[in-house]
Amino acid sequence: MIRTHTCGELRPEHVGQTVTLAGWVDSYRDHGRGLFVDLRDRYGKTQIVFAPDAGEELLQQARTLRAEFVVAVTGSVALRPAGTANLKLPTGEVELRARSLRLLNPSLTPPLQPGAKEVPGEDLRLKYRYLDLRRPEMQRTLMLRHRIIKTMRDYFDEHGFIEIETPMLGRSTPEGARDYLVPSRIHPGKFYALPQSPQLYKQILMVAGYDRYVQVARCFRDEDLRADRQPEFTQLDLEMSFVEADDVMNMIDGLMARLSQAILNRPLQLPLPRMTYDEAMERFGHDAPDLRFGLELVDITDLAAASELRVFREAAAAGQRVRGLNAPQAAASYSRKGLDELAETARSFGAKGLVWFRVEAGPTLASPSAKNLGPGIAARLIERMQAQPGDLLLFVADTFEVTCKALHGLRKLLGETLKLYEPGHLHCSWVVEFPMFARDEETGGWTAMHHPFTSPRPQDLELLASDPGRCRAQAYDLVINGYEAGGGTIRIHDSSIQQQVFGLLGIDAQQARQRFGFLLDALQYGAPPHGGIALGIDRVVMLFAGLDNIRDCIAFPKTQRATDLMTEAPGEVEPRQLQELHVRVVT
RNA sequence: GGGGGCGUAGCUCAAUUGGUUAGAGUACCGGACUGUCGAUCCGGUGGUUGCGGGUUCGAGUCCCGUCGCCCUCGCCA
Repeated sequence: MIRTHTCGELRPEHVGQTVTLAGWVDSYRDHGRGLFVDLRDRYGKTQIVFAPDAGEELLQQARTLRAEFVVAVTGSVALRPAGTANLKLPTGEVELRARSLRLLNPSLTPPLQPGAKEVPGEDLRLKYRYLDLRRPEMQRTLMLRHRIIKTMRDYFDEHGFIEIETPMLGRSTPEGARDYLVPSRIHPGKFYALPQSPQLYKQILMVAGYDRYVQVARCFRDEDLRADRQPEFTQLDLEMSFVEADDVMNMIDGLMARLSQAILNRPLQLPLPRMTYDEAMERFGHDAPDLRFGLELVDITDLAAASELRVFREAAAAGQRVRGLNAPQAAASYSRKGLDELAETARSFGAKGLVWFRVEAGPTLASPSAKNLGPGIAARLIERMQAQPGDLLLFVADTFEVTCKALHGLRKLLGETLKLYEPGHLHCSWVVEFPMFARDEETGGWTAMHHPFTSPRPQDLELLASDPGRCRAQAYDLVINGYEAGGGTIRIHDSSIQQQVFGLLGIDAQQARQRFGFLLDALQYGAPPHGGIALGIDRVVMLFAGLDNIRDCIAFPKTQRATDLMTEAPGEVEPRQLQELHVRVVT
């Protein structure tokens, strides 16, 4: 090794030792007769002193050092003179008195400085990712990511799981997200698809008797990106045989407690709270509610029907819903302009408008709509919303779906702007009993809410035939701070129920055979009852790191337009390559 | 596909209502300096204001188009 110690290692106990450090020049302070260099690696920073008595040759050499030069320095560890210790650095009590300096590699003037306080623009960071990844924040995050994944692997290993890799080159299935396709050279006109998840393979593994499977699996979905969505991402994927939904959730409860203890040094109370999908939609308007704060939705459709306010009365008469929320003591935070912006937010989620009231002393309601409510309604609204003077009441009148979207959007916005939660806090919970099916807006038929292999609840089996819309699934989502951190289901292991579900989804026997024949076959050779879950590792890391975007948790992420600014992928290829793949570009 | 934000020196940003030669900090170059740690002090280099067009006596600023990055709706079994 070129070095004897790392840059984060030296302490007073090393004083007197001759050591060699190697790393990057973080900063230098030239005082003329002597100079200081902070040397950095991923373990920390150590101050190097080139003292006036070190010899003119060494000083001259040291003076040529610039930011991000890579050097090895040999010298003796010394206690810093009294009063010059730097308490901000773990190594700040000591310094390395340089006796020799080896320039291992110089650097061009870097476009971004890893040691700088300012965070450069993200496009620059992505283009020069190797420099960005030198920043201590990024190194901390990637090391945290490593520790999270290590903790997960240890935990599942202790619980008898085995990690099995599944193919990246698979078969396209029309359900779900858009696939990334890979043309086959050997089979003209045929394509592999990169996995959206190892779903089918892990079910096959259960049939094969590997009753506890886990995998840190890369997944691909060719859909538009978001702050919490990348086209390729990593799942902690697992599947268990001979289990019910509770068993899977309990297993993950244990994992989350372990992570909370290991990563945040904080105990997590188990079991994690559970809420049904219906309750989540009713109370929060979303299937992944942020439970760090209240601001629950309240139904006032009955009061709206009795009121004289037109938007309320007409919505109620049309069978729609009128719901709202009470933002306690928020009236003063929103001027008329601020309220207009809230209304704009509501409209962006499809609402036609927003009815607001300020609660004033009395208590009474104040707003342009207040006088149109009609006799007695204001008082009943105040009571229903448990309103106090100073509160702000917001209402949306529309279909159930629109009130959900708009009020959830408002709730999220209010929670953030009114700072209703502590920044470092994590709140984990389960949302369970999702509907089996959702209406396809285009075709009017049913689509699978999760995937076509999801088992209905045993008590809902007959609803498959009589009222599929009311049929609930053995499905569970892990929710952290308003993010869907993971989701899973108990699968169908009975081929007649599977046929029935396919039927509802409009997949006939021939199509089913063509797409999933191998799974249907497998299910007929002694498939154990099984189920599992997948956690979004990138999101889990993001939440544990307290970050607000997934790119900062990934070493080499893609931009919103799915490009890599460093490698400039995707790129063009030689005509020869296309020819071999039997592919022609048409654009 | 839709809505919004941003783009000015290598970097982070400023520039009044459209008005003189586009500034500051930092980096970089040169000099000074005995202990600094965001070193300090003195001096200097550095600009196709993303790109293209338009309006105007005059555009970093207004308009149109375009490119890039970000947020978001749709989309994401």
